[in-house]
Amino acid sequence: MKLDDIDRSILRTLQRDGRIQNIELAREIGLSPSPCLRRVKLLEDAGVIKGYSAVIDAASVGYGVTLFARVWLTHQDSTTISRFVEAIAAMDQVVECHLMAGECDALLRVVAADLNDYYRFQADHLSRVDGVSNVKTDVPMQTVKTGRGIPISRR
Amino acid sequence: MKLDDIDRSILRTLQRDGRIQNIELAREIGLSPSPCLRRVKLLEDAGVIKGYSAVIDAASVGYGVTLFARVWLTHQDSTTISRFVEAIAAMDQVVECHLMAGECDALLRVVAADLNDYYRFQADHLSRVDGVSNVKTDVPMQTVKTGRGIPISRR
DNA sequence: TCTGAAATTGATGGCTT
DNA sequence: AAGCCATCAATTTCAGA
Repeated sequence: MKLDDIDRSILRTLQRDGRIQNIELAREIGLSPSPCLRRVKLLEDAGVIKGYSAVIDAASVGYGVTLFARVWLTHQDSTTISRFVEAIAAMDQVVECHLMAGECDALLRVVAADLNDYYRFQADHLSRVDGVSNVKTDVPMQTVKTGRGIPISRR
Repeated sequence: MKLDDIDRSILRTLQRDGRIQNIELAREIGLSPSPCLRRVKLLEDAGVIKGYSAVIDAASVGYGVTLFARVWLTHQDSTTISRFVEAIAAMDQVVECHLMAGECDALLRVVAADLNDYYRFQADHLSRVDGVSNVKTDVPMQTVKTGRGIPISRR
């Protein structure tokens, strides 16, 4: 699907405020409500907008820390990897998992109540997964950019 | 703010579908629309719900790849760090930036049109930032968990 | 705090330009 | 492809339980 300036404008606004009312969205981008809504539906149907989500404060629901874990596997064959992926899928605390092409085999983003909670998770669960040979944890001290939202250029 | 089961239920649902109508949200969690809306407002006011966002398909807006860059700085003093942070803040392609406590000094998530686009970004912009001594890029081959959403236990 | 009704406001679709 | 307008549905407020 090819996007024009108005579409990009809609995307930028909806990324910033996913619950904006159509009537106000239309005002912001300078269109009347009907064509605005039509465009939004088209963007949804085309999969450009994949969904909407409330952004929840992790600390408020008991997750005080977010950590990154780099994982090395014993082997890189498909059996080892798919077993690992399956185990990771079942771990709620792992909110993100990328299989990597470089030095390490996987990069995880993990949420935990605190560092102790994380250490327990790593020692009792992550490190015991079949095929995991090594885990290195990177601890953020301060988050400068939050990662919600991608840049959508004006042109 | 302390959350009860209904609040958690609301959060879980709104995280999955941030644009769900209040009337349907109320049905799902087994409440009538008025108290449901009141709870949502309270959660918003308390900062438990930080906002709402449309989830946009990066590829559709021209970002084919997401990469992680680990950055080492020449020094860890506040001047070097704050200059680095300022430079990073101005780079739209950097969607996430954490200052780290361990081996490396910063972990970035960067979006780019393709690998060439990223290499240009790294060579022409990131590596030239004052205080940056070393950059190592980790390339995801496959993303197994997407990282939108945190677990909210039923209890 | 919830329920239920009433009033305001927005969403939605057909038709015209 | 956008604007206008009529209809329908949801949001929001406020009484009472």
